[in-house]
Amino acid sequence: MRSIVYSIKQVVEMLDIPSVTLRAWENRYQAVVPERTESGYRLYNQENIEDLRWLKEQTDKQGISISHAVRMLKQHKQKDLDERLSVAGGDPKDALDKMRQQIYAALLDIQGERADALIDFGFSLYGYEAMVHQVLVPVLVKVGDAWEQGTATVAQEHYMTHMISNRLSQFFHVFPVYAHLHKVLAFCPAGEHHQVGLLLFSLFLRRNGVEVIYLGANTPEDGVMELLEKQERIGAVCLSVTNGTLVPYTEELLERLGSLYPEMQLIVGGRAYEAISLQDTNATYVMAEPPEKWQAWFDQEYATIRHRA
Amino acid sequence: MRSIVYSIKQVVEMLDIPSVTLRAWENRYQAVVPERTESGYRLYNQENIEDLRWLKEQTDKQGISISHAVRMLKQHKQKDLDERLSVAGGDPKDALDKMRQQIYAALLDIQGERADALIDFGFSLYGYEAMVHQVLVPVLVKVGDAWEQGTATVAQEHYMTHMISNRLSQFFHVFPVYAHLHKVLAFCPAGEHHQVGLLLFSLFLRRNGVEVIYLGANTPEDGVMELLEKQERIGAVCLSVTNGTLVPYTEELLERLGSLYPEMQLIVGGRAYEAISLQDTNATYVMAEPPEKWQAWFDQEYATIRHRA
DNA sequence: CAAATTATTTACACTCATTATACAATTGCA
DNA sequence: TGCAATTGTATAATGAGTGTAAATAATTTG
Repeated sequence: MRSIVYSIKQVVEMLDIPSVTLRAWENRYQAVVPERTESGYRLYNQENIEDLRWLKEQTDKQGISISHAVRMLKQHKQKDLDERLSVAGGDPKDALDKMRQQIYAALLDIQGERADALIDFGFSLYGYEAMVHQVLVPVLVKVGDAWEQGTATVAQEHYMTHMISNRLSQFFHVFPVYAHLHKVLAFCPAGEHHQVGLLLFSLFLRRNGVEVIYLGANTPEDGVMELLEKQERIGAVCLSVTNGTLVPYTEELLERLGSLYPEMQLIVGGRAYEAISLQDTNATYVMAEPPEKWQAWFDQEYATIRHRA
Repeated sequence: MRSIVYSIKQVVEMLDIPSVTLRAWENRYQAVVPERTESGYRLYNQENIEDLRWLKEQTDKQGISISHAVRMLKQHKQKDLDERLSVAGGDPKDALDKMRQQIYAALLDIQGERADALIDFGFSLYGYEAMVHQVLVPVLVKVGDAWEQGTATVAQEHYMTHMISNRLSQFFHVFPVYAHLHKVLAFCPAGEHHQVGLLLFSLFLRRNGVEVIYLGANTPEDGVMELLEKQERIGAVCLSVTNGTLVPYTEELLERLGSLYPEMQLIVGGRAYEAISLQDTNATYVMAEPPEKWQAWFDQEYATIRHRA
């Protein structure tokens, strides 16, 4: 690869553009951003020259304004895509890490457009599994941590959580349902408004072919009961609780459910159940971290349930 | 991939239509509505050019008046949609009505698979506008009504609301953002957990090219304030309140916002504000039914806001 | 070291685009 | 015909885009 570089004076002579103008174009529009020497002198490479020549052509002969010419140039070169593609180069591990960081940074900065573009790009590049489990979920966890540690404001947490869970829940309806599996009823009990954990676990089940009836946050008990009576083939109820004070009520609820439907799997999770083991609850499975263990549970405990008559 | 865009000067030269006329056509008939740069300069894309060329052809050579030509153009474009509609056979009105009923029935019956399939099918057949405004939103309204009247259980309401608002929020990131418009901050105040109205209005704004920072339900005040300080170019705050007891607090919040940011548009909506008129609130716009009126408000009150220094 | 080159910052005309309003000329229609 | 709506254009005020210049400081070169 050729690496001839030119000083600004050489460029001025080659292209007949005053140095003042070159600098103005760079500062104002990032039209052409040359490398610099250690002391800050500009070093234009061949590509820079070509770009500048093209820009001059547009402005001089076509009468196009410089700002517009730069817009066209950038579009033409698909600069944006190139930047994002550079994420893909190198080690895939680094790439995913970089993607995590960039998405997190974009969200922290409330740059929805950019975050969406990054996520779209990530899906096209890495597919569902890698993107969800190695990028979006970690970002979501990081958001929660940042909030707890005060690194992010409440509004930032809300925004980031919404953006990501929105993207995640898109996948709810794209996976096939395996009809031989029992359905799962997922909800947070009345008073509980935090549904991220529930969403993640529901998505995990959905990915495994389970039809999930997702009721979301703050669902009163009577509604659930009616639904269980009407619907057949519900094999599990999945609850997520963050608010610790709701645990006693949740346990009562679990007990009622267990006595009404003895064959039903009762799954609990969420912050409030993080430190609670199976012995201390009426549930039949506690979905704690890490999500990798979920698969083992699913394969052994859920996928094997046969139909009831 | 984005298409090439042209400045107004280029369009003038290409089509030989004075810029003054181009602007008049846009203002008077919305003949061709180009995107804008961040500073509000018009950016015409290829489709805009084609439309303008066609309009000029009609007016110059065919002697047709511009208003009539625009009507024809819009009719012409509508025809594409109609053709897609008629693919389904029969009267499109009946078809949409049938789709509403089927989707509602599927949701009421907790048949997520079927509802999703119907919705997918509907989008592919009728496109975004028809599907959202004539099917999903009406279904959502019907769900709310059914819940109030006791025709649906709480669980059914939760489920249906979740399914539909999930599908709706997918569109959040597919529409282009017009950078010259101010952003909108959308949230429900602390204590308010019902965000359907907020979602619909946010989606409406998003559809009109506004970047919406969506914080969702139950957002505490301090987070919002921090965000407003940090973010620039937020032109409006949008609040939705269902719980009537929160109105006094909301009004206080609005007053604080109004005194801190006198230029900010303050939009309120939701059940709690249904019967409240502009005189009785500190807000600058009440987003009440019907959504058709939103467009008039937007065109007059929001799309025309200029930049602050 | 002195001269030449380059960099940053600030400023200033000058052009161009924006909105809003106004105003004839034309058109449509009762 | 007469009158109001339509329509292309003109103008004014404001702000953004753009080339260039000056002041000042740092670096390179002979």
